[in-house]
Amino acid sequence: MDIQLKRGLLDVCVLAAIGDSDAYGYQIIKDISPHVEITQSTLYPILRRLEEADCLSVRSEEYNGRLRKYYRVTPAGKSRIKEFKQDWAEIQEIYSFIAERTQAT
Amino acid sequence: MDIQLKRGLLDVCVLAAIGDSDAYGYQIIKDISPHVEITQSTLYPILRRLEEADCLSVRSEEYNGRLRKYYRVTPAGKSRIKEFKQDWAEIQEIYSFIAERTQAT
DNA sequence: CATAATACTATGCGGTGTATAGTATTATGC
DNA sequence: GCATAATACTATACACCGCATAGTATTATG
Repeated sequence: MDIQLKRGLLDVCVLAAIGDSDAYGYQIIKDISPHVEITQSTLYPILRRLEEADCLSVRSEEYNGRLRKYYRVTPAGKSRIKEFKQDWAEIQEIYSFIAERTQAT
Repeated sequence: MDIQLKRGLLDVCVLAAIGDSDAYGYQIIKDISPHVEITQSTLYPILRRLEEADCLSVRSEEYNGRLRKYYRVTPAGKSRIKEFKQDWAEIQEIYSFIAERTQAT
């Protein structure tokens, strides 16, 4: 699939995947993977970006000697999702524009 | 609107806007603008990219002393549109994933 | 006669997906 | 018992693309 199409979707995907739970990176990858292709090198930067934007709050905890970072969606994160849904209406219109003009194709 | 969401859509928008006609840059901007925000600094690089990818064929012609480049969608361009439509089905699924997990939001 | 519209070109920035590589622990299979 | 896989993170570096900015040059308009 064209990479560019996924841009802007992934951030919200991660927020949606975390939902109301307390999730950590590796778990999120496993959760999302069946639905959307995502690797560590994609996810971890996203998590850091979302944290910097205050869309996620983070709590570090040790689990079996390994450090785990648990993420939780903040109110700002929920607003982000809401905005995304509004944007999506516009995206749909753009798609309609394309679909209408390429019926024969 | 989030810029990232538009990525990957614009290329196909341009192909769709040209359709079966013989269009030039400035005209395309005027055609698309009511539906999708697009400026010269966005469109012209897109046209060059699509040309390099053989999705567009180009013919230069003088019009009132000004040089005009007329673009036409090639078979490869039409394939590109077809692929996009297939990709869109996947994108819709990703959106569903998000929508389902954020009903309360 | 100035301003707007037309129609291109070129440069550079910033955001982001991802490849690659590194570190370190625990669980599993032969 | 030891290699391999799974777990769980970090850091660096590249390529793509939307867009801002700026420049050039002609034609149409008030």
